[in-house]
Amino acid sequence: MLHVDMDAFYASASLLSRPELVGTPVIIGGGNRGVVLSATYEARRFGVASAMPMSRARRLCPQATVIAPDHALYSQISAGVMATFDTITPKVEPLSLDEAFLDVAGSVRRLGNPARIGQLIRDTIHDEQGITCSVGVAPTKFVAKLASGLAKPDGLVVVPRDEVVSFVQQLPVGALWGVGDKTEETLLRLGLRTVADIAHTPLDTLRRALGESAGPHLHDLSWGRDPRGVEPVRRERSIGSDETFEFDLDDPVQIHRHLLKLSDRTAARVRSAGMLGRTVTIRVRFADFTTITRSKTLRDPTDVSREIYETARGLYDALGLQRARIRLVGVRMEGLVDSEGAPIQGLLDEPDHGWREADRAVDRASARFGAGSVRPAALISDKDRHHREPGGRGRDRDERPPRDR
DNA sequence: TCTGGGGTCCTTTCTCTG
DNA sequence: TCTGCAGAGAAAGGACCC
Repeated sequence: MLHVDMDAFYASASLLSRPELVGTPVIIGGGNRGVVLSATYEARRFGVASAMPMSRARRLCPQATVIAPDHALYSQISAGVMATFDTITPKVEPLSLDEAFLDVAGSVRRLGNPARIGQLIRDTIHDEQGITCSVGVAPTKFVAKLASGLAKPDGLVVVPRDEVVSFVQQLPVGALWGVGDKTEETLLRLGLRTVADIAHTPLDTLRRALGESAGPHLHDLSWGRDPRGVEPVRRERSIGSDETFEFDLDDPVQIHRHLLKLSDRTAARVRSAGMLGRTVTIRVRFADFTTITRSKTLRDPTDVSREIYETARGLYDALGLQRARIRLVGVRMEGLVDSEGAPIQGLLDEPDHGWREADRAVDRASARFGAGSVRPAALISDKDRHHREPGGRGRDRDERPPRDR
């Protein structure tokens, strides 16, 4: 089993067009309220880490160059990397744009042992994409992932089968895949600091502390047991979109407009995936960062923007918020099924069919003229109208921070 | 220090049904 | 008609990952 992980992927990719910045601290991120997406190793030396608030990263490393992310570029490079993986083995499980598991058992006769294959992948990606990656080679997924982390940056680490247990058990509990801050805290409270400590803790104790699923799972991992194989085809289970506002909002009219935009975006993605969703979930994050979700399961699955928006708006209105300050809203579709063969039925009094046709027309226009070329009228700002109506007056309320009002 | 956006999976609680 | 129970599914929240 191989785990391949690009080194500081977004940063390395962005530097391909800015070679003069190679070897200097660079942070990928942006926005007033954003976090660090990636940083070069030169920036990491100052303590900058991904998921860190940008404000803190700037303070830690004021000399760093900050570059806004270019997701189209990352997708393009990722596609090239995945194409390289496909030449090695058909058993590839992408985890994200920049990492994947590869089951190379069937490629050994053709290409050599797994370590050789790992090196071949590293060389190919470097030659073809101009970026470096690290590879972990091990008998199981989770150990391969740990090994690639250890190999970083630009390296390769092999953990042979007979060294798996000693390799895993020397690690701190936080190194285990699935142990985040909360679980680590729980484990430390039990006096468990290393993976060896977990291995020698009774299963029942772990079950009580971590639950029926996580307890036995971590116990298995602590002995290097991980039966999960590479799953080349993984269907999406949900599709959605969130948005953090530049300023907290408290005006229901503005919130509705954002819900409309997010419903539209989500519905378009559900349609382009060839799916229908049955459960609409909204997420609302307040100024103090507390977050709630509300969901509603529809009678029949749908991909109709209008239906998703009306459900999302109904869920939001039912909260009965009186001008609470809101930081983020999100819309997500769950219970996804293939649109092919799924029952699409509407009641006679529901002009569902018309909305579905309208969505299809919008999809066609977007494919031809670009995403966002056709939008609901409520989402066209006065600024846009200026382009078509010279002399038009007014200013879009959305463009102003609330304190200006 | 002040926390994105895309997800998955798990647990708990509630409601409905038989 | 009421009560208890079990199971299924929905809803909500939380932890985690990149």
